[in-house]
Parts: sequence; structure tokens; C-alpha cells
Amino acid sequence: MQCVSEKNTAEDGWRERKKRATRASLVESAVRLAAEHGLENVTVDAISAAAGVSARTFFNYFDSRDEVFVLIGAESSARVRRALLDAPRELSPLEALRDAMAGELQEVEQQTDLWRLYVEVLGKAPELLARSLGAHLADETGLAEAVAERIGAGTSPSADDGPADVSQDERRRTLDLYPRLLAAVGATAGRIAVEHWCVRQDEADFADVFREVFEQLAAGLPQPPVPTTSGRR
Amino acid sequence: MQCVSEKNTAEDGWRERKKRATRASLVESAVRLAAEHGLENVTVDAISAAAGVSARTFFNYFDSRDEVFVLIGAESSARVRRALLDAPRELSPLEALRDAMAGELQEVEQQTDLWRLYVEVLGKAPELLARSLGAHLADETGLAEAVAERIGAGTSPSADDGPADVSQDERRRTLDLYPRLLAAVGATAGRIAVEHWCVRQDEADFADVFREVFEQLAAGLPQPPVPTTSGRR
DNA sequence: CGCAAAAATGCAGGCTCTGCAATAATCCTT
DNA sequence: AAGGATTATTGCAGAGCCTGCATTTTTGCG
Repeated sequence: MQCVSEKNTAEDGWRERKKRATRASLVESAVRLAAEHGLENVTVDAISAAAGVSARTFFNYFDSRDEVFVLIGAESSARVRRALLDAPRELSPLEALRDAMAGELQEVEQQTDLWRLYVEVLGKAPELLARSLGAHLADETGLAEAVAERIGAGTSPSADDGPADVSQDERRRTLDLYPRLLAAVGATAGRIAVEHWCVRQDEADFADVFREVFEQLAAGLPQPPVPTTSGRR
Repeated sequence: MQCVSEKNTAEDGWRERKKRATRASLVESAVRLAAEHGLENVTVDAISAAAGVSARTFFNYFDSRDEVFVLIGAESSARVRRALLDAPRELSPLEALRDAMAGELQEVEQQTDLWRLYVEVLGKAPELLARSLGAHLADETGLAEAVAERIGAGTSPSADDGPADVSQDERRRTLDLYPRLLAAVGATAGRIAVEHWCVRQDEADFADVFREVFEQLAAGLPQPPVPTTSGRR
């Protein structure tokens, strides 16, 4: 690993490619089997057999059986974090987070084949999607740290934060609290967007749903307009 | 069964009391053991033995091993939902949800003994708290239905199912989306409040943290004031 | 007391997951 | 190209989780 040769970084070599293939094969087998027999009735043995590896090997790729159903991998977390830090300074934290996650979720609409099966499976097992997106896409703790870094390093020279009369204690508490809250809520919003789009796939593009979710969030979750049809009050 | 005698409803009878006691004993044993030996090193056998029942009986009380560590029970979900529906009409959906959850979370600060141990355990196992609060306190789906009913019932008393005759696509989408979003975000906010309070117990009352979280939410998660040390960077 | 409902228990069995050691594939250096 | 080093795969043993079923014990009630 100490890199004497020209081996740059990552994804060349027959080895890596095979690992990727195996991993992808496991995921695909898992989702396919789950769509056919139900999520609960798919064993690690079955998945491994379908993918052509041993059951033991399965656990070399995934820490748990459920993890194979999590299409958003751990790399996503890092990418989102980086995108958050690299986002333009003009954006508010919420906007930056939205854009960072949007970049990651773009592939949702592209890998439609697998995702459609995936959605079918998850429609009957919502808790898995929750864990999937909630836990991995965001990696709340890491994301919270990125948020903290962003707003901490974002102190522009203007230093125009007017009210200096807030108690130092409360401010510090808020500063610890805010990143965690933003990260968690943002991840949740992303999850809800995916869930909603899963159910009503035909009615709107995912991008629209995603945008709307964050608009609601930025607006403070006001009560939406009530249907005007009958007697709007 | 069909209540011939004066057996009113719930909590009399030697039988029920013993069940409660057993359940409580299991919970307490579990938390105590976890605090001592670490969450992962506590087996169902150990918990059951400490509580004086067989391991098989454990699974008559809890569906899974982890469930014994979830102090917020399934009843909470129903109570929150009812509180949400009973909340004054003047309150915005977010406020109503906040108050409904606040009522439920009051007991957090009261059962300090058990919760302190609990916090200690969960400090090293955050994913459990996430599942605990995220999954059970809110029961997002049910909560979303309650939200939908609340904002839908603003017009007609027939709260069966919302008006399905909305013309505009986007409005209908929003109406389906909003309750899910609010429920999920609210639950997340509650969880973050608990988590934050867990870490910084001494610095603030839980009620303060809880209130602040929802204030941020209502304000649209704006960037908080940056520490005044202007020379920063 | 004696019957019926409910709870607790023991047991068998399947599934998940982990360490360990042996084997096989890949990579790298010479 | 050969050989050694690294890494992946595999089988196996074993602990733990969880469920269904049959049995025993407890509780409620006439």
C-alpha cells in the first residue's frame, strides 16, 4: 500500500473489478429473490447460492443480512459530506445539504431497473428503507460534523452577526445542536422524498418531489393549502 | 372474556399485575446488565435468568432481543396520535405535533433513575436509540395519518378519508407528502432532542432542548449565529 | 373442587453472524 | 517466468437469536 509504483489509487486491477462484480451480483440476487419470495423468506444461503459464492463470503461483503438490501452504500456518505463542504458559501446550510444529497440521489432515477424491483420489495418492508436511507445515505454523525465545519469555517470576515446579547451558554448549546438537527432532518427529508416517490412513481419526477420536500422544510413546515374543492372554510 | 363480571378493563387482577411486573423486571434486568457488560454482551438467556424467567418466556414479552431496550412502548404511539388529534385547532400542525410529543416525553425527565442508566447504555449504541425513538415513539405511518386527518378535518367532520376529488396534481401530491414529511421530521426532531440531552444532560433541561429544536424547525432551519470570535480564520 | 383460559416452559430446529484455519486466487518483485 | 506476499474464498465449529409445538403450571371462576 505504500505506493512505490504508479498505481494511482483505486479502481484498476482485475481484483477490484471482480470484487465489485461479486458485490453487485449479491445485491442483485438479493433484491431479485426478495421480490419473488418476500423479504423475510430470503436467506443468506439462498442469496449466496444465487450469486455463486459461499454463505461465508457473503459476510465478507456485508456486515449483516439486511445490509445487502441497502443500495446506498457507505461511499455515498463520504461523497455527500464532501459535496456539502465544497458547496458555494452563498448557500444556506439547508440548501447546501439539499444539493449535496441531490447529487447523490440522482442515480436513483437512472438505475431504474434495479430500483423498481427494490421499491417493490421495500413497499412491503418500510423499516428497511428507513434504516437504509436514514442510516447510510446520511451517516448523521459524520454529516453533522461536516455541517459544523461548514458553518464554523464559514465565518465571513464581515462578522455581521448582529445580536451579541445572546447568552454564551445558549449559543454554544445551539451550535452543538444545530448540526445534528440539520443532518438528521435533512436525511429524513431525503428518505421521505424517496419513499413518497416510490409510492407515486408515475405522478412526478423524483427531482420535483425532492425539491418540494426541502421547500417545505425551509418554509418551516407550514400547513399546506387545504383543498379548495368543497368548502375551503 | 366478554366481561360478565365487574372486571372493568385493565389493571386489576393478580394476573395482569404479574405480567406487568415480569415485563418491568425484564426491562430493568436488561438495562442493568447492558450498563455493566456492554450492550452487545448481554444475551437473552442472561436477561431472562436475571429476571427469573425462562429464555422462551422472554420472547413472549418481546418480539426481539433489542425490543427490551426500547423504553418507549407501542402505547406511546397511540397516545401521541390521540394528543395530536385533540390538540387545539389554533395550533399549526408542527406545534400540535410538538405538544403531543412533549406530553409523551415528559416522563423522560421523571424516570431519571432508569433513564440515566439507559442513556449510559445508549451512549455507546446510538443506532438503538434511533430505532427506539424513531420507530416507536412516532410510528411515522400512523402519525402521518393523524396529521392528514387533522389538516383534512379542517373542513368536514367526516374524517374517513380525505377529499380525493382534488383537481390539481401538484396540490394532491403535496397533501399526500406533507403529513409524511411532518411526521417523519417531527419524530426525528424529537429523537435529536433526546440524543442531544443525553450527551449534555447537565447543561440544560430536556424541555429547553426540546423547545429549541422545534423552534429551529419552525424557523426553517436557518443558519444559527456564529460565535463572535471574529478573527476565526 | 374441578374445569377452562392463559402463561411459562422445554425442546427441536432453522437462521444469523463470528472466529479460525486451510485453500485458492491475485499481485508484485526479482 | 518463478516465487513469495497479499488478499479473497471457503468450510467448520460454535454462540446467539427466534419460532413453532407440545407440555406443564398458574390463575380465574363457577
